[in-house]
Amino acid sequence: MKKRIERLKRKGVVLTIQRIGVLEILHNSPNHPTAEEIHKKLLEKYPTLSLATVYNTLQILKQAGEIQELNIGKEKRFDPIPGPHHHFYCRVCERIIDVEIACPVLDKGYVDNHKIENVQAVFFGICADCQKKEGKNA
Amino acid sequence: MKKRIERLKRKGVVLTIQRIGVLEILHNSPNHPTAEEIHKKLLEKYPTLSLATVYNTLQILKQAGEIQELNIGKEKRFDPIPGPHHHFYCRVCERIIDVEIACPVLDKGYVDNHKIENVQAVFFGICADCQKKEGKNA
DNA sequence: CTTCCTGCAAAAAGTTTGCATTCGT
DNA sequence: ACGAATGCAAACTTTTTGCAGGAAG
Repeated sequence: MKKRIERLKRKGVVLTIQRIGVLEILHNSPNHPTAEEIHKKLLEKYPTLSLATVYNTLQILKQAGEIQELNIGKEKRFDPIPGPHHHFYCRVCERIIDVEIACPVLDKGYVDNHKIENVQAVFFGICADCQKKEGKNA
Repeated sequence: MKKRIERLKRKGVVLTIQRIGVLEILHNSPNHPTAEEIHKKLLEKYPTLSLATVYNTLQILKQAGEIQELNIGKEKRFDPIPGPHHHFYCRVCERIIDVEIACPVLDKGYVDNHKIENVQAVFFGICADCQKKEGKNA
């Protein structure tokens, strides 16, 4: 978290209390929250913080390469890890889970002559937990 | 196309002229159109067709496993190929291009014990065409 | 006759924008 | 004091819903 703040300062990003709030929520979120979820959490601490500021901040953090945006489901979700990594979307519990997987394709830097800068794979299916539950019900 | 209609009938999906229209546009679209783009194209042929019907149809075709929904960019896009395959999003020309790539992970059927039913990888970067153009401008 | 689909319009959901006010430096 | 960020509200975009009329079996 300190490193993140350092990096942002070095990039000339003004770090207001609101922006640090957003960054902090994300930094401690394993669950890829939406803008509205972030806003709701922050309201507890900063009752006047507006949703527009959250959107604004998310865009700035994204442009600074500090976070990444996920297009899974209809709302945008945000991920504190900006580098290429992948997700599993469980159609039962609807959670979005990070998956640890190597992507050898990436190392090449190109697919079909298109230059790759990032990759997001989304796996759809049933997560380990939900499989267990289904097994019990059956 | 005939096979698609056969399959849908077998599944008990009622095939109205509107639904066949949507399916036909998708079937002949290499460019992953949005609901609105599909609607616009169909208006030429069926001037009274409503956007709501297009949305409705897309959902039905998706549920029937005949097409798939893509979450790239802010609008949903639709892909006539329902099975796992991947896309490249060019941040310059903003096209979405199919990529031919093997995904050996898929063959396992599981990641981190989560059961995989489908995968969509999105590669972000600069497509081959745009790289050439940039080279010329430089 | 009954069921389901369509089309229209309104509503909802998500995101962006404009502007006056306030904050940080 | 100055420029930049915030907060609020309105606007906008995308998608969903409700309902009256109509087509199909």
